[in-house]
Amino acid sequence: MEIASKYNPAEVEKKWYQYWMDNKLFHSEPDSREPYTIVIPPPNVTGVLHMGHMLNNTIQDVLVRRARMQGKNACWVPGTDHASIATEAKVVDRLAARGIQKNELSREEFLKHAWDWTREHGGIILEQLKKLGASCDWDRTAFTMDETRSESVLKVFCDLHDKGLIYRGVRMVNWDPKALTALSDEEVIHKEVTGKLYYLRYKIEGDPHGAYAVVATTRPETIMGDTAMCIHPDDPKNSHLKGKKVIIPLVGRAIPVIEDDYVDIEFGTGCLKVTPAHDVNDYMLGEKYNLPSIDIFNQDGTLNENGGRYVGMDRFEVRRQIEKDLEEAGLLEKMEPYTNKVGFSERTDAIIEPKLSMQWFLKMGDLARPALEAVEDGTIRFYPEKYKNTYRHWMENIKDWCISRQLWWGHRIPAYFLPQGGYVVAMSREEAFEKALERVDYPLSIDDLKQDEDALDTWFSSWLWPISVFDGINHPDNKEIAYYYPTSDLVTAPEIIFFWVARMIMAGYEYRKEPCFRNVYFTGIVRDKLGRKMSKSLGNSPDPIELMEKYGADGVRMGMLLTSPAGNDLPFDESVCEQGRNFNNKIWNAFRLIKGWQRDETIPQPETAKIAAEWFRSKLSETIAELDDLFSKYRLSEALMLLYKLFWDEFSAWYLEMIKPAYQQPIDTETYKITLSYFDALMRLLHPFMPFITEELWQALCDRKAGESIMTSLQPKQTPADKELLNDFETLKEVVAGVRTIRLEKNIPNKEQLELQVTGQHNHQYDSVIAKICRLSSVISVSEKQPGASGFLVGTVEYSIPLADKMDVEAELQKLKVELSYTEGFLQSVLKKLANERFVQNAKPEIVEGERKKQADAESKIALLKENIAVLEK
RNA sequence: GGGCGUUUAGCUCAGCUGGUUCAGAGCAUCUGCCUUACAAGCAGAGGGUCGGCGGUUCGAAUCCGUCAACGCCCACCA
Repeated sequence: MEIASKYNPAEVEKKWYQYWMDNKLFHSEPDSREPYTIVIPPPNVTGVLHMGHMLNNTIQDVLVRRARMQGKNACWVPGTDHASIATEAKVVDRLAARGIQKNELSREEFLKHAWDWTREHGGIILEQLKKLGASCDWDRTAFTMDETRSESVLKVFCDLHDKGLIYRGVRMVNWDPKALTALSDEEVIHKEVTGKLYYLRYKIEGDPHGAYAVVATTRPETIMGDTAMCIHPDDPKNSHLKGKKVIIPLVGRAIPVIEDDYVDIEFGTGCLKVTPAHDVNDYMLGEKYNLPSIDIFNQDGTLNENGGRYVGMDRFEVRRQIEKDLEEAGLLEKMEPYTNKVGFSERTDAIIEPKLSMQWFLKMGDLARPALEAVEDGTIRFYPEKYKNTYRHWMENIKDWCISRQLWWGHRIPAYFLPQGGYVVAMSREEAFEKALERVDYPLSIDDLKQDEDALDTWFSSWLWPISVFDGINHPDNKEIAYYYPTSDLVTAPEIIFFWVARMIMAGYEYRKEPCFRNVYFTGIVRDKLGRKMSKSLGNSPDPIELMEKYGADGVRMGMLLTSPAGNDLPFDESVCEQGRNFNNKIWNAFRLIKGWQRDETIPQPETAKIAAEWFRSKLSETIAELDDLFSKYRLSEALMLLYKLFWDEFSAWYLEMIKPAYQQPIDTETYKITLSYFDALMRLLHPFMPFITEELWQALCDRKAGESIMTSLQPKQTPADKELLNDFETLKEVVAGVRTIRLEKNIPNKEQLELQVTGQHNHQYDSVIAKICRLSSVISVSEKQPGASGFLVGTVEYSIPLADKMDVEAELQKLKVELSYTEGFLQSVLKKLANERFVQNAKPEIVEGERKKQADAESKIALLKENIAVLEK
């Protein structure tokens, strides 16, 4: 049989993914098995696959495939998120490119465009996930805005409203002047910005000498909204201002001077301008002192009719202009460069404008309590655990959630306003009408109801995801939710711990009285070589599809996993994928070797092969135990490395070399069969990590039934390992390495057979193995090493190879002396420790015993070395 | 400004409750090999006073204190 010497993934991947789909191997239905459930963090419906998705979904697939191979009924539910702000922004941009403004369209027309866009781009990302090998149950694909999910959202809104947890109120919110919507605190990113600090002159009203107070501000354009000036009551340098009024520069309006200890005496001049409509702190002062609030901005950040001479101009343009105007009017004392934190919109990157507006809020206090407790007491576990701290901190200081967004793309708030004030909340207009009729005593028609124009925050649908994908909100007692919920593991990024993770936990307890998942695995952030976060705007992210074409999906999966322990950032470099690809090739070639052997039933199993087989059985078993342990701790990176070494070092470099028949010689059936079974086990162990190549080779290993797959085979179980045998082999490996080193040093070709002599305690049981690997004619015990023979020590046993024509007494002597001096030094340190009485008294007996053994070994080694040196020096 | 975390070989990271698996792994590097599965390979080698200082202890990468650098999260200082 001819097999190419290089593995070609492209064809293989396509073939098997189709096979898995055709045989419905990803599909899950409730049955009597133990369920294992993961819900995907739904990517934006119009998004494309990036490296973060690759990492995240690879991890999920590893967990799901492993669970499936442990006999669990594994179900990975895929889906997408409508991502209201991001998607609406894209639709607006696209319309703008066609010369259409959003405000020219009706809500219905706009939504039609949005759905068109969603249908066009939606699901691209899911198709890309298939290339990665994701074993999602595609029959269950959900969308946060499909019928079931939408109904769930509205139902929850109504329910929370009826419970009194949702309220409406005028609040200072984070206004995104580009997206024209309010944002939650979590959607605002604070960045340091270098700007100017302006010192403005506010003349004191009625002062005969034209005295003025100086106010330091970073936002001179907001002076039209000033309604007071504030000083600290105990500030001596400004006490003369108490009870006075000052005149806003350029505007000419007089405002009172108020006193509050909120003001920092040390900052600027100790005078603060108070603009309740445009600053969160000023808003609080305004509330406290009952100040008027003058809103000077339109929704898009231009100045409104209160903007005086700047009406219609953009806020930043005004800042530049007002600087000039102030200067001309002699009202600008000075300017200083100043760096402060400014809030930006996470989605549009526009500078946030604090703005007063009517919004919907959800009370969080009661919801947070059980959710905090669940993580604290370990009902829900975080990996890595450090995120517990972050979580706790947020939950203990939780604020009410602003859930309304001034967008059309999303779940429209099911609140209906009545013509004479008040509103009702209901699942539908009809239902709302019925409720309304009970409330009002005036004639009302259904068309009199005016539904709230706003949509809900995207996360208001995502937080229900683990429940809503099983329709557990609409039908809380259905079979699916009863079986699959609580889900098992969640794999997500730490950046959305508040947005999503915390809120899902809250929803889980509110609507199921149960945790929504048991374990949360936080992935790191994929960064580029320079440590920068990968992003589209920087253009530093490789295209995952291209990567997979280049290195194979298995190669890329492996590359990503190798360098990313849970919670650690992943500095991505293509070379890790290369390592993955190389490993695929290694596996491929091992298979090629095994399948290339001719079998001969007549030859008996050689002793060497028998020993090797027994050893590898133990090695495999030992590794499986370690693997289980690593998986239980979600240490996937280490788990993969463990298998990598098992396959490459133990199986390929040691086991196969031990059993390999001579060139063009057949192999005995016994060894062949056991080797196939090992290879089979290795494929199954590796399958969760590298699904494609393992399926390909597992299928090729022997005849498989139609529809059979490694996917649904079981993970190998551990059997008792022979510890002694494993230890003996570690010694054996050292002996082999010693011989190899001598060959290398002395430039002895591999073909030349050598004789290995042993002085001391050596177990001859495995000599055939050593002889085979090292090409030895024999291994014999001798009472004394031949003078000048090249030797090495393993423990206290001495091995040597007599080399008649290549003896180099000087070199050998040198080597022995170096070893002697090292060992003597070592002995000294041991003796020093043992001479310390406090050590002998205080240390644990086994430790002391260990030191004594060290001493004995070192002493006998020294004696041996000295003896050898003496012989050579004769 | 508050909180959390990190600092171990050139890179990425393991090192649990202090002591024989304590200085490790993979990659990279260097040397020698086109040996009949694999040069995307084989064999071997080098490389770190475990961020600095101080303390506890018979003994510290490991525990405590402190300083430094970096990172993340939270926060209304104009």
